[in-house]
Amino acid sequence: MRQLDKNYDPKSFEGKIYESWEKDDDFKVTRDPAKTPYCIVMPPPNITGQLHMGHALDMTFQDVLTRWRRLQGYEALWLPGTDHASIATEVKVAEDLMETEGKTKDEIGREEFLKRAWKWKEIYGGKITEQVRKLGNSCDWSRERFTMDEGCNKAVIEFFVKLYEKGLIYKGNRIINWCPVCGTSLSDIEVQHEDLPGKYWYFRYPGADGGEGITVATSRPETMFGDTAVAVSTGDERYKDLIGKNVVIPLMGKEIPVIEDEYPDPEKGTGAVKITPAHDMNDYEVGERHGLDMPVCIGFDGKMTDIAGEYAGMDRYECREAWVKALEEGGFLVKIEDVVIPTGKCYRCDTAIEPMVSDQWFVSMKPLAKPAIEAVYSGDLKFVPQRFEKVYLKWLEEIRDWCISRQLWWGHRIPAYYCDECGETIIAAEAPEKCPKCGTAHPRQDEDVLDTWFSSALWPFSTLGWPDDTEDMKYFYPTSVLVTGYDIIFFWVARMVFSAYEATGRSPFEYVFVHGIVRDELGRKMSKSLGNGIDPLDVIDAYGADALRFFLLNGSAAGNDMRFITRSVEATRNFANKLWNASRFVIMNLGEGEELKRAEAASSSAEALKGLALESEDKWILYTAEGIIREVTENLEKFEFSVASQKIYEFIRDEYCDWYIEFVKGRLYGDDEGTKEAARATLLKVLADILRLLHPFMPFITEEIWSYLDKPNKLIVDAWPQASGLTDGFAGDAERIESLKEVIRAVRNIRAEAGTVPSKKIPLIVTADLGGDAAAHIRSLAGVSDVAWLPAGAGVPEDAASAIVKDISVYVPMSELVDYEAEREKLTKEKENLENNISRLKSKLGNEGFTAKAPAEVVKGEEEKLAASEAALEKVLARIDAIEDK
RNA sequence: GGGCGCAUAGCUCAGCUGGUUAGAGCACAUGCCUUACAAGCAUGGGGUCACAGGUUCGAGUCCUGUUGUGCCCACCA
Repeated sequence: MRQLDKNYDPKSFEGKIYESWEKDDDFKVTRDPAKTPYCIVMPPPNITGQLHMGHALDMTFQDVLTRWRRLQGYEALWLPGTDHASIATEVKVAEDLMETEGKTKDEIGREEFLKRAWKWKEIYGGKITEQVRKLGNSCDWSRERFTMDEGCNKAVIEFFVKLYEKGLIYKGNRIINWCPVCGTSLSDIEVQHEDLPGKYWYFRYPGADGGEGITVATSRPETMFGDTAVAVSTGDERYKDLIGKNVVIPLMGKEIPVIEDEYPDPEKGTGAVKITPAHDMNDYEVGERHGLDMPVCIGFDGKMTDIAGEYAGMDRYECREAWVKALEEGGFLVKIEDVVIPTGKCYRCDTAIEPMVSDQWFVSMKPLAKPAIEAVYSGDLKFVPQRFEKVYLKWLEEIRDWCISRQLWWGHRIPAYYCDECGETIIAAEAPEKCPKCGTAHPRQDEDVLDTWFSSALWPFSTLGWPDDTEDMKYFYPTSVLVTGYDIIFFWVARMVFSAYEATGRSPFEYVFVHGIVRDELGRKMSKSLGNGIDPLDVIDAYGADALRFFLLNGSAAGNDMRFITRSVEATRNFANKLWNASRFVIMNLGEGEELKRAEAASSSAEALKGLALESEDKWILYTAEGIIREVTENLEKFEFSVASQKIYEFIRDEYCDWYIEFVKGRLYGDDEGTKEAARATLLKVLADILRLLHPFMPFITEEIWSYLDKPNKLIVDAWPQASGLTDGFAGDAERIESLKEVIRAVRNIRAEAGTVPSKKIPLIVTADLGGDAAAHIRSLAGVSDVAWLPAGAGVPEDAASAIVKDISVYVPMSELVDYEAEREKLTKEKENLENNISRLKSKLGNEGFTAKAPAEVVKGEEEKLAASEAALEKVLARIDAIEDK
């Protein structure tokens, strides 16, 4: 039989294993009608650059789910793809253009620029998918998609037209968020709020009639050129006389009215607010209500417009400085106050955004949001952890219309066409030959592209073929789970849901599993500017993909952030090494040819295994394994990845390696063929189940080890283990072995504390007969020469060190090693512990409330504990007496 | 201003619907190169589960409040 190499070297097989999966189409689905569909659509990584740790985390969850369901026999599709990431990519490509050719976008023009962008996509899109493979992700590459491929483009255009025809998309001259650096409009969520130190400047606007006028506070004096009113709270007594009259914008000389509105808060500032409808969200609304003009004083380039007079062309912030100075000199500045100003910043370039009135396309959100909200209440859409429902609902309930047009080139171009002749607007999937109204040829297409999230919103169904009624749609839609970080619930999850209801009439997925973000060792967000990002590929290079995956899965509770701790990855790598070596041991002992075949046959069915001469430890490990299988399955059903991986880890390391393998070594090296065969079959059976259980978490190492077991098929397409009824009736053996473990531990403890040299064999007395091979196990695993079973109550040797485990006493007679004083102290401590325990249990059991209300099994358990403790205490007291006599 | 987390061993974190004497990894101490593994083995020390109340037979787990800390949202005079 082929043997495992002595060293665990993930690099030597991870790549090879992945290739073999791909080559054999193991990730490919066929829509088998006999199977139950299971589908996850991968959140498409941006083609802007590299995969980061967040992707690794996100994808690992998805791969675990996919592999687990595949093993369970589902037709499990994980559909991969990439996102064109309109604004982000456009910025990157423009930067690249500047670096390599020293040219700007405008210099080469739209057509040429798009060529570069597509080239970029080819290069970086390919890189990303290579990285996705390195992580071991089992997605069906034959269905790989891109948000700007033909199918997605068709879906986007179709959806746009559909919404337009229903009156849910409209064009309007409204206030939007403008990024002067990116040169485009942004949706509300693309603006990041940040509290920055700022000032309130209080300026006096003199009355047009020469009166005192009114004092207003502003954090943005440069917008005064766009003022069209001063508003005061409705019914504000202080300004009663001014309402309806005009005041004058200082220095500028323009007269504007004082108006009443519900917007001003009389408590804030002076209670009077200057209104600049073109450059402030609130003021815009006030302006709408009062039919005010909306003069623009800051241009799209962030510079002052002509109405700023001598300041025209000046940068907005330079202008502020100069303007304040001028106003101060003119005697209009009343006071300055230091305050914290919440400021909107562009999520891409961090520039302070400018609210601007401009002509843009919008989606009417209220009607669309409704079914997406109801989906949560009806249970058609479930969040894990549930608390994220609230975040999602709140956002949708308070949603405002979505500005979807972007003044960019890279993206889906808006399917709106304008006839310059008659002014007609045509919305159509295909470019119209001529204007339907006046017949003018080739109406001009809108220059703008759509918000990148508009296409992302369609991803769960555009990738399955929508708007066509494809076989994939029928079979896989709606999808099973969406896995994503909490940071894009608004950007993406909510939009997918309302788009799906609109397009397909149902929720795009049943569950949303939400995870946190991966932070650096110090708990900081990984970011380019801090330079604290860790490349998953570097980690894979150093420790293997399996170690990285296991670390990511094991690290945190659902929805919480986690820290990337290199030492912990090292620990999971060590765990992989442990499994590798344990497997090496098993395979080494399975024998060749006939022997191996027998072991294989015996381990492959419950009946065959039962026919073997199973020892207690065999039954114990088989019994324990079944428990783990059940629990892990339940954990996965509840998306408890961390709990599941922890259980597998402990089972493999503690039970299988540290105990079971040690238990059977004697039998394997002995010459009793019957018991040897039972040990081999059990080793193999449990190892196979371990590999199956661990496979979704650590796909490479498990598949690699599996390949040494000479199984007919690959692990990836094998089966998830199930409780087979094999271990019915094994509970007694399992319990006996648990006691045996305790005894062995106790003896080791006594030896260690007494400082016995390991080579010295000592005799041992145990007050219970654990039966079977227990004595042999104790001898070999605890360095014991002879084991004597002593009935309870029999004479206790005086010169002995002792320990009590459960209701069993362990005595090690070792006169020359025992320190009586120390022994007495130990026993006294033990006595106190037991006494405390007993009184605690007694009062608990004496409490009628407890015995009456607690479940019977809990009460029974407590009673058993009390009995055991009392028996143990008796023994301790006897020992203390014996020592006192000394 | 509103909302949501987190606070458990020196460090990083688990702990599901309340039910033993609260766990893991790392770190620490002691002893071991025992023919699967020194990327290892054995044994051990270490926590009044932030604080204060409450519900309950029983609270790390549920409720209220307090403190500290982080995040999200918000129309930013």
